[in-house]
Amino acid sequence: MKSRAPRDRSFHKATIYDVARHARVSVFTVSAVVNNNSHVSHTLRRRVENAVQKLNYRPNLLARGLVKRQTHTIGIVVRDIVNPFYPLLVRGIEDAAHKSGYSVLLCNSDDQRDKEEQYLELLLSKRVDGILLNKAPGALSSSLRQQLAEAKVPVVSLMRISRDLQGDAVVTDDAKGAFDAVSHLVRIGHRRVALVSGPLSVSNAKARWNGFCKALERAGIERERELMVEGDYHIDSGYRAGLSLLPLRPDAVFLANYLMTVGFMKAADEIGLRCPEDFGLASFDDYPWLSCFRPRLTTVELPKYEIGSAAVRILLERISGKRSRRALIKLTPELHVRESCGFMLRRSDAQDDYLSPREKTYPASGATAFQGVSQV
Amino acid sequence: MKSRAPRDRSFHKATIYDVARHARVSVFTVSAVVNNNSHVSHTLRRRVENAVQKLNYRPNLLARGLVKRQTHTIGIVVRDIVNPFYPLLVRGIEDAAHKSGYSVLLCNSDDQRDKEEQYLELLLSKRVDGILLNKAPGALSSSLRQQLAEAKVPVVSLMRISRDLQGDAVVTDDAKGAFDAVSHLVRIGHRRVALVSGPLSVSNAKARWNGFCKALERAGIERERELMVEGDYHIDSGYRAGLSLLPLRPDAVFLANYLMTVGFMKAADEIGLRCPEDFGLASFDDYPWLSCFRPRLTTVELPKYEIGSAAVRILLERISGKRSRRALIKLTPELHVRESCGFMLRRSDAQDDYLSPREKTYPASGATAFQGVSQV
DNA sequence: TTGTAGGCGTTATCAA
DNA sequence: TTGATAACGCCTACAA
Repeated sequence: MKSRAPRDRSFHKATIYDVARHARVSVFTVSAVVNNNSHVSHTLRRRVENAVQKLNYRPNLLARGLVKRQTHTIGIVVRDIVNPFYPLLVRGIEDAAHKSGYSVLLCNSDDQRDKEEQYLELLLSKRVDGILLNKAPGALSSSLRQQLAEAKVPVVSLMRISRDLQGDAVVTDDAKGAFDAVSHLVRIGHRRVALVSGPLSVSNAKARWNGFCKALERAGIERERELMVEGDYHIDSGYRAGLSLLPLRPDAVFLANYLMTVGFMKAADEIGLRCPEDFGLASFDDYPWLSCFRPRLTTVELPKYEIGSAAVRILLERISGKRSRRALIKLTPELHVRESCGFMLRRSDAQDDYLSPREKTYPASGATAFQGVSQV
Repeated sequence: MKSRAPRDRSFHKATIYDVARHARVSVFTVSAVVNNNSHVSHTLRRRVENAVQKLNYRPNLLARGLVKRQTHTIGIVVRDIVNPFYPLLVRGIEDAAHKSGYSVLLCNSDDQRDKEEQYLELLLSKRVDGILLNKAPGALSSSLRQQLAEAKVPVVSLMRISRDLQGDAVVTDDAKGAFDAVSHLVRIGHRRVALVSGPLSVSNAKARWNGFCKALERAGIERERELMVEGDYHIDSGYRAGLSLLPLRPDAVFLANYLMTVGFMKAADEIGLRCPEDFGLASFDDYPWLSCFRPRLTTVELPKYEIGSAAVRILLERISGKRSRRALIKLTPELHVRESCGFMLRRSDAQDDYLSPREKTYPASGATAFQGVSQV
């Protein structure tokens, strides 16, 4: 019998051997009790449970992961958690993951390919069971693609799709969102509508650009190329866009995300133009605080929480082998009309938020509230 | 020689044995090359490197963690990543951690003790090397305290301190922040100043409450108890506070965080009172978007990014054993005067943001920018 | 029902 | 400098 050296481990966390010895049973029995699989007689079970309690035993999940080849951990790579778009998305992920016994390793790629690859390799080394990826522009290195395939670590794309990542994806109908917003701008009388888009190398920026074009086309408005500028989703590019666009005095502007809107508003401030009196504005991404500061923004809201939870659902199906067909989930955005578009100027009897009464409820930011916020 | 069974693993990730066999060396040599510790002859090193490359070998960090007893992973428990206060803090953590080769496991406690304990036990089981904890109100169970101590997993408290957690902590000078803000309100002429505080069971809410009181006292203003209400840091409590406070027509109000301010503004809207014309307002927590929407908020900014990176610094010192003395870092907040306090009403020649010219720069949200944003 | 022993993929010790 | 082999803590055939 090659029994483990029972050396002094009074200063170490208890192991399954310690428990076994304490309960005068074998490690098998302890394992069976802890994992609740094999049948264990009542007496032994009690002995084990007592020992577990007394020794404060907690199984070492590293060791378990090593033998079971799964860690119950998923990796999530987003551009930057500080971008207000991501927190709710990440929360949707974490909630869904936690509910299924998974933990979340958070990585910020800053939209840089090398950082992204570095993180992906790290996640692979840490043997995560799956990855949620908000891909940076550019293709994944073939070596990495191969490693992902060999290791059989499923990847679900978030918000963005790219040709080199042919797996599952959860996206939003960005073309429709942009189309709705711009159509609304046109409907209430704006003709010369400007666009500040995201980087066109990113699929959703492209889609929003297309939605913009389609809305103008549908309205029979010829688009003016100098009113369309490509930003990069950051504050500063919105600011620069504002400085270059506003002197052209468009009737309205559509911005592809919130951060650029912040920059754009700053530029308007400096130039001395006011929204919605001097120009109408609609943008992507809604936030709880948008309806109580002026101008109240007309926005296209994406179901961020849902995106996260849907992605986890797909990922776990993939991990458990329950899914074989490719999943491509496209969630529907929702237009929230407020006053920045200029709507209120034309219909003074209109109610705030007439399209989205839900906005009025002001849920707290607790978990239960999210469900209300983000259900589509 | 009890050599490992060389069974078919063409569909598994390569192990150190595969590399060793491929390079015709022992596992020791491979390990030595990979970790770059022992001296390995040039030829063998080349052979190993080639094999590593060819097999796409990446060491299994689970196995390594098991034997080295450290995972290079830290856990971080915050109330809720969706609360806009946390993303920048978390980013500060992740950046600092990543720079030192650590990964971050993200947990949302929703400020609930049971959820918090559940996560802490999980983190312990996953054998994180340390924990950053934004403590929920209430004491830690003694069992958990004991486990943390036994496992020698250091914990650094974030933002909040509690009697039962006598370890390191990184906090902000909340009393001073509140004092400065309220003193400013008083200085520009407000006499009846209301307070919406956070939950007094939380140390920083208490500190802000005290700072408020001290400022009034210093100004020789008697405080009116009915103008002081205790909220819970969520939007809805700010909303309710607004509904009950505003009819009392205070000159100004000081709110202990941003979420409650959002709710408060909503209430003001509904009641039909305007800021700063009808009441002055100052609150905690500054955000990049606050200076381009009306009313522009006068805020007390906490160095969120710095809090995160400082906490990681302490934690890593603790992990590496370089620190023995208790660290209690208190970072200094900074008052950003804008127009919600009513300042501009009285000095029409005043410049926006005269106290914080840095605000004007609008950094992108990339990592480098943060450093600029958050340096104290 | 319970125990034994081998293996998961590393690192580390001790010889060679 | 290298190699063989014992931990690390757990799960799990296979035996009893």
